[in-house]
Amino acid sequence: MAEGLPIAIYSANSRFMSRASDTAYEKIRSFILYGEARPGMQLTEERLCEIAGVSRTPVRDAVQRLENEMLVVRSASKRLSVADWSDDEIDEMFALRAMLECHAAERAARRMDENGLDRLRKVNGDLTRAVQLATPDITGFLEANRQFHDLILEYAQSPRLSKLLPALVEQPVVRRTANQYSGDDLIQSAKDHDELIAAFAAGDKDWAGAVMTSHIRRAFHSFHLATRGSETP
Amino acid sequence: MAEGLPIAIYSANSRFMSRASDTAYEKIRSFILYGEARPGMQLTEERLCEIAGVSRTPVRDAVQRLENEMLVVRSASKRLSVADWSDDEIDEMFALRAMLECHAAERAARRMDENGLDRLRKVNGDLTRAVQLATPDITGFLEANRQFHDLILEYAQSPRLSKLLPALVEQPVVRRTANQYSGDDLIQSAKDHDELIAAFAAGDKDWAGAVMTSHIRRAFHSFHLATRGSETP
DNA sequence: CGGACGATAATTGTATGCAATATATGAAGG
DNA sequence: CCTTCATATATTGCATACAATTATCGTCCG
Repeated sequence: MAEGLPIAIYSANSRFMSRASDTAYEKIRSFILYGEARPGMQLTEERLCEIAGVSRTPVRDAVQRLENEMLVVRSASKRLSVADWSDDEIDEMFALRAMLECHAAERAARRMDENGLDRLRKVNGDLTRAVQLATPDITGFLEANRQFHDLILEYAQSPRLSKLLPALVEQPVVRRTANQYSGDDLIQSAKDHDELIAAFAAGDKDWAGAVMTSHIRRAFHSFHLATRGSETP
Repeated sequence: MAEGLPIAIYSANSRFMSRASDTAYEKIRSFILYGEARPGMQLTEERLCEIAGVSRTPVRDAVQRLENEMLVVRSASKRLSVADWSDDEIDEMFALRAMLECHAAERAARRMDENGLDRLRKVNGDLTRAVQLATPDITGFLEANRQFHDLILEYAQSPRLSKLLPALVEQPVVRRTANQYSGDDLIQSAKDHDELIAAFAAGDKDWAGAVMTSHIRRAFHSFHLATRGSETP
């Protein structure tokens, strides 16, 4: 049922997901993002229990988390359904994400150290190799990309940001964007990361913020072009 | 135990709070914000049950919500305690809030209508009357202020923002700031709101965003001055 | 034929008991 | 006196039964 795609998004709370509520969270999330769930589809707690293989208590726990990420929505009468994002809501996600990632990059620029730079370089090395293949390794790109942004969030040292940002980075959107990328687009991403590293090395927060903003907004326009053609946002 | 201070913050999810989990949320929240809770103090679910007067199930529900607002934190071993915000975290709250409220104002400016303007004018009329008294009515100011910002959030028409912003507007911080305001500061707030209304009426999103940003940042500096003296942030 | 009403079924909300896990206590050994 | 390990205690996690709420559907009446 649930595929083995990279599930975790920005955020260090992967843990060992031993807890039933954690497995419920992962399984339901996969069901929604990569499974047979469809936007607007109704979900009952009992059905989710079957999917997750646990009882209602951990399922309710997981659902509340998913509600916060707005992957599921609750009607006035407390019934659950799979979220159905409007174009405006997706645009809004990119806009908010651009603001917050810019802010994260600015903070990280002030707090970066040699060890952090080394780790960023190593991760972006992996990313660069993945995109320079004759047929780019999208999964490898996504994983390295996630690690890169996670690392920046780590150096931003802001618990608030670490809580807010992950909910704005929905992997399916990232994935659809990445699949639409041309080889050149992917290589440009790697170059953006190189420039970010340079900005961090220089301790220039405005530079870092600006690069990050354009990095996200380019992704936004790729997504826009791929999913909605050439209407101007 | 829990005082009768205004509890709800920006957000339309006040409902009728009939559910046990809702009353648990309110009671625990009041205990933390206005009660005898102290930063860092450990909280057990059982203790919270006594405070809320309900069983552990709704308490756990409420705790998860409070965890999202970062009013309570969970240790590595899953134990709960009252959050203890550092100066940096509070500064960060103001910074993020300024960005998001600016964004909300920009969106609202594009979507404002005559009815919304009327409602804003009415609420700011209440606010103005409250602050022009010989001894300003702080509670009245806070309530009208909350309504004013709620209304903007309503007109921003962004479910994401409506979910993210409330967690950044903790009433105790607002309250401490307001108590430090001089009469002139309070009147300046009312004037900011007037200017916001003018920007909305003109449909000028950049104007609205700029006024909102300076509005929040002024509050930030008042708070800073009141709580940490004159060190520059 | 359509709409209000009431009985029934489906769904979510709450309490509670037990299981799993983490912490505290204290005795034994170095 | 300090450390180590085993046992006891405290705390959280999970499953389940039952209560409360909401939707569904058929019936009656206009």
